[in-house]
Amino acid sequence: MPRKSAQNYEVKILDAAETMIRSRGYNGVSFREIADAVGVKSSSVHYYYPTKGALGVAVARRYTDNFLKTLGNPEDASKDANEVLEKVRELARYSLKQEKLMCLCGMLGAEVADLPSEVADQTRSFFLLNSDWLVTALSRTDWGRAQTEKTLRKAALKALSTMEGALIVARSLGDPEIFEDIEMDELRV
Amino acid sequence: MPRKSAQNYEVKILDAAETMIRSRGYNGVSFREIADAVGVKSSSVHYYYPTKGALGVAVARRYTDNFLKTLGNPEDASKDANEVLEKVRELARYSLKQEKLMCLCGMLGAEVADLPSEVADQTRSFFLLNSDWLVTALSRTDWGRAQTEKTLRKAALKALSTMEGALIVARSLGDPEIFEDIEMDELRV
DNA sequence: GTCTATAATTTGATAGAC
DNA sequence: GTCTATCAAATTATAGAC
Repeated sequence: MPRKSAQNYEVKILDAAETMIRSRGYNGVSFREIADAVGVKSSSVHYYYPTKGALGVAVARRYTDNFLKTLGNPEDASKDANEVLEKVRELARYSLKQEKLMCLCGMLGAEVADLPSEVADQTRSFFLLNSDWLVTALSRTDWGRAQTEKTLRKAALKALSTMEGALIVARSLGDPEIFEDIEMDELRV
Repeated sequence: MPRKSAQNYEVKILDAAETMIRSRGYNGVSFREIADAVGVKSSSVHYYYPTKGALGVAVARRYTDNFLKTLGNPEDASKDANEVLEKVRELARYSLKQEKLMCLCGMLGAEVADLPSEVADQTRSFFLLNSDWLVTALSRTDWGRAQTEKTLRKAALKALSTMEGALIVARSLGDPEIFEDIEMDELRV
């Protein structure tokens, strides 16, 4: 049995690329380093993703899908509205403390002016879908029921902003516990 | 009179480097592109800043100094406390709408795990000094006078986080006006 | 599907002329 | 203080063997 024929490194490549982008940024990642991390040659990365842009889009799309899947249904009737909202904060906490990485789309969002347009589009989609999710979740709370759509949208955007910024500030200051100091009242209404 | 002798491009080099880092990130910037933007050769950039780390530190240090200088004295008795606090929001708004750039230290903060240690240290210093400034400014407000230092520090960190995140979210969504939707109640107490 | 080999370009950095 | 010239290494990407 040949050692490396008919393998499929696609998922491992996405895993390595995601981790590296979330640590170094899109411009800080190279095909060779991804390949080294997976244990293949860079040409194998190009086999699955012909260009860096194509790889970036695939990573961002999968990240967005997984993020929303982990959040679950914002209208989940079996759960308290605040319990649902807390999941956003839990995801950010996990990113910071367990993975010790940025949110992928927080990182890409900072670099957005320099990204291939297809990657920038997928980054935009992440924030659109997450603010939609938050608007729906917030509308279920006692507070949210009495608010206009516009007010809910503002609260959603603020919660997302604070979450992304909190990762940056806590990492910059070198102390993950700072995350706990940064309140997100928008997610407890 | 010789064309380019005895010139001093140091400030222009810092200007170009800052603009480019704020758009592309630290890893997305090269000595040659900075040199091209200034109209010199890359060896002239190395003359002032022998390594990329040295350049990064110089840019971050100047940015921090200018930022705090623009904010002014947080205890300025001639101004209302809320008027003073609003300056943080004004600086972020200017960055987003006029310069169309990230905050330098928001960008560096996202990449902090991959920066030369001296650049990471200066990024940390930016957030430390700014949270100190905010704690002092907040302590002058009617609300702040009644709070503990710990509570003021939390509010300061949240305001900084929301500011950095708002730049990312507004830029990712491609609409600077979104910044106005993101309330920063911490700066109006 | 993975490899070797290689192309064309870019990168951070240095030596030395002026 | 700025330049030309150059280096070794790294980058994205492609061609073609297996």
